[in-house]
Amino acid sequence: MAETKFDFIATEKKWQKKWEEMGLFKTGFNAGKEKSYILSMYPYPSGVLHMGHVINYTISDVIVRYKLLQGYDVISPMGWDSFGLPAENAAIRTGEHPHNFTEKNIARMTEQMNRAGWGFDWDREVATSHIDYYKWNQWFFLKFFEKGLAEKKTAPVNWCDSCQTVLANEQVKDGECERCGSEVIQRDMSQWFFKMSKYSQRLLDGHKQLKGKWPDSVIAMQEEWIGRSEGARVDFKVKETDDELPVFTTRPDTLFGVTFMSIAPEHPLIEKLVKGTEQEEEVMKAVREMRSAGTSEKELADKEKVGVNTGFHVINPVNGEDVELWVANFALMSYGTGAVMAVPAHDQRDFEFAKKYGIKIKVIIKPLESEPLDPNDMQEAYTTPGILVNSGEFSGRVNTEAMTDIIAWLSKNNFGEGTINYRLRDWLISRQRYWGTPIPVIYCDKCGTVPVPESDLPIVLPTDVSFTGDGNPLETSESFINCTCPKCSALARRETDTMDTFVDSSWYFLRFCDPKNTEVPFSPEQIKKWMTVNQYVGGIEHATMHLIYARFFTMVLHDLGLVDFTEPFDRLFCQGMVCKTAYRCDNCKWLYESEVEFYSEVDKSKTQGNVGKCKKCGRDGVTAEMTKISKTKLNVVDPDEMFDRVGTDAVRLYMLSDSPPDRMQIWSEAGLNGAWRTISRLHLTVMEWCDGTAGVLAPADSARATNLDKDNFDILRKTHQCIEAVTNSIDGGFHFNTAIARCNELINLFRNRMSSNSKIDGTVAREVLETVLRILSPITPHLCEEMWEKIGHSNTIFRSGWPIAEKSLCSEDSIEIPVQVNGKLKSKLSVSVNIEKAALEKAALSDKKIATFIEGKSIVKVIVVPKRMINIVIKG
RNA sequence: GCCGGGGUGGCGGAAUGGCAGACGCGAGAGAUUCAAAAUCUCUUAUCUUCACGGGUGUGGGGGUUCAAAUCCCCCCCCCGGCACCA
Repeated sequence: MAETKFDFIATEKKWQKKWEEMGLFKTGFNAGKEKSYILSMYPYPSGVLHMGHVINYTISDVIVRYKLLQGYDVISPMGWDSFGLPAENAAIRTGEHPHNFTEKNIARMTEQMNRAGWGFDWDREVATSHIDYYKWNQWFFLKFFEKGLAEKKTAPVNWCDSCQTVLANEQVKDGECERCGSEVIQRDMSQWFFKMSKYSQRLLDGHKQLKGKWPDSVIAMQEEWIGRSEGARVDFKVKETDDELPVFTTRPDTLFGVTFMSIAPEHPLIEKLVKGTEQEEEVMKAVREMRSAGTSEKELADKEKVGVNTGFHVINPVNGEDVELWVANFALMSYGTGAVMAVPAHDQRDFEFAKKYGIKIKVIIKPLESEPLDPNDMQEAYTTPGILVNSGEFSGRVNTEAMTDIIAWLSKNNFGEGTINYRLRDWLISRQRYWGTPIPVIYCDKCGTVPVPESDLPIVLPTDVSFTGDGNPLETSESFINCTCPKCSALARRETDTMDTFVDSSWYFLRFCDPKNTEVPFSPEQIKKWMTVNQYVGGIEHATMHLIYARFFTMVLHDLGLVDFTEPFDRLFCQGMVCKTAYRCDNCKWLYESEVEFYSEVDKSKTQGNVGKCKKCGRDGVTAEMTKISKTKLNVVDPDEMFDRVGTDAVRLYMLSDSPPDRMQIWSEAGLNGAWRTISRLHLTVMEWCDGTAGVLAPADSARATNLDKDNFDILRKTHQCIEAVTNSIDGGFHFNTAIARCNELINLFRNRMSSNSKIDGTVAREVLETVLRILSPITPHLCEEMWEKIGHSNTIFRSGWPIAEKSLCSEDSIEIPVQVNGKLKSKLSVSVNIEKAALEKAALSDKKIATFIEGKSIVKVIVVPKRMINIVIKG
């Protein structure tokens, strides 16, 4: 009697140990073959795996095993993004050193990851908080510094008061700290930057080679973030003082309609101009208000548009007109030149501002097919294309068409020139925190800012620090701060800022290629062997953070001659968020995690809308909603608990079987049971087959029998169609859901035939089962590996190769052809696949069912699409 | 507002010009069982019909085509991103 229950616990243990022993996931398992670098985004060692990790690493593990089966020499490394705030915050809370906290978490998560059976090459493990890793961050910093790509400058920066540190632009979301959600404020500080803005155009150009290989959304988000806009610089001058005041505009066609200019409240020219004038007090008062009113990004965006007239004028170079100079709170110092020319007739924001302050409106574009507009009658700005008027030599031309000529004319007359502006700013890498890479710089009274000589690296984090939660702990370490100047040997002071942890993650994939090198961050030979990353898998939340930084970093390393490519990640796949249905009472706002919690009278079939009564307030109106599974929402699913209950294979199968993995994943207990059923069924099928044929067929004798009957051919055909479909599903974008569906069909057909009276030939049965096990082994590896052994194999299934579909078996010999009358399905014909077109038409017309429809009608035409369908068009 | 992705049964989703609803979940009926769980079999878009059958149906409206979930035009809605960017 076959065992009926799949003992997943013992099986998982057994094979995880064997895989470890045979070095399945070490590079060189398929030594000498073409390499394939599969990378998942390494985690921050928070201490526990969450569902985001589970879906991420499940997808990459399936790809790793798929590539192993295909015979690639796979590199599948894993490591730890182990610097960062949570460890330091824990230190403040508990007094435990961040290093110990981090190492404990790494140990716990390593255990969980092994439990999940994910195939990583742990020989290549790195942790960014280890000295042998972060010393290379410092080394890179020095290289950047030498190249002029690292600089310290005073600038308004984003400050998170809760995290007590500055943040890069990319790390501010909706005016809030990306990490902790606190409000971010603007502050002027002297900070270290990497000059990423210099790479704006190259980052944009690089997208060309990523198109089709990265998700469209990520490329779109990066393009938006880099924010290229084409236009012109126009050189205005202050009439009264001759100070230069250039502006950037994307609408040089409207230059003749400029009636005022706005400059940012932070603009340095303001104070210089108004000093000593009678309006100084009034202007500066308004400016001070603008500067102080709301320093958070959020407030800035919602703010009402206000301004103050400086009393000065600028001269419009194109027509010599005097234009009022205003200070306006909507002008941004950080974009363009900090000054904006305003054309109220043709820009809605300028229009509103002009109306509010009674500034002149000058129309210079007239609608294509009507009379010129009267500024006094306008209710809104005219922004659609039209014909230029009052525009010097360009009058009479369509504004959009005159654009390039206007730009050429500007440069010819020295009024300005065509330019391109980018929104991307330099990357602020300073952090005022302890748990990160110390920036290798020394400040000397005599020599100024001095980089630490390469031979003095690494600058190691000191341990004589106290974590009080007040200020940067590094500042409390005398041994760290006090040093001597490398140039003049005088007493000097060490930089206490540490690096943004995104510096660490900008090159970890390179270190994985050569993780133990003590001489260089990585050797050119190892980089040549393993880079670039063939498939990167991770969350979309890094679209404008890690994925931009890593690209920028790689480009710089390329320019430094350290690598010979500019794009590190050839293909990128972003998995969807893991969500589940939660229930909220609309009356009392109580959130229930599952339907059983709130009321027995719940409509469980519903996943949207009103589902029942609230237990808390007793009223009707609990509605179902999709909620992202996350710590903050209090509805975490514990991976370990699931692995215990149904095994890792069932969890993997469930995660991949319903939705395509790039969409939102919906977590449900019921679905998990379905996956467990599928696993049991496959297990049972193999066990029953073994029982029925024990000792009859060894794998070696399994050459397919000849003279097979139709039933046997049917199932063979289905098997090879399944191979083809699954291969296409995986290669065509990781559509594991359809791949699994095809396997289910094959298993169901096989079970059906086994239990019916039709005899499956022994060699055919073996071929079917071996195929199913091999194509499912990337998805449910433990089960398939165990069953592979059960049917008589002594070598791992991952040595069996990816099955190749036999072309001759992929097509049917007889098929059903639908027959339509006037486009509606009326009948079906069962015919040979090679039937002649004429014969097919004849068969359709003589079909009994069809005859009843066409009798007495005239046939207009008959469309016959071979192997597809027939459509008979009739009239009357 | 702009950009990207979507809208198909009770639910997740198949089908990318050619049989809409594969596969799975849920639900219903039956078998097995002392009973339950598990398992197995059948049914399951909708309206109409005793039935055979017939009609309708892929967010809404229009169009192209012998044929549209799929292509084109207009509109609505949902998710994600960006947003005073000159």
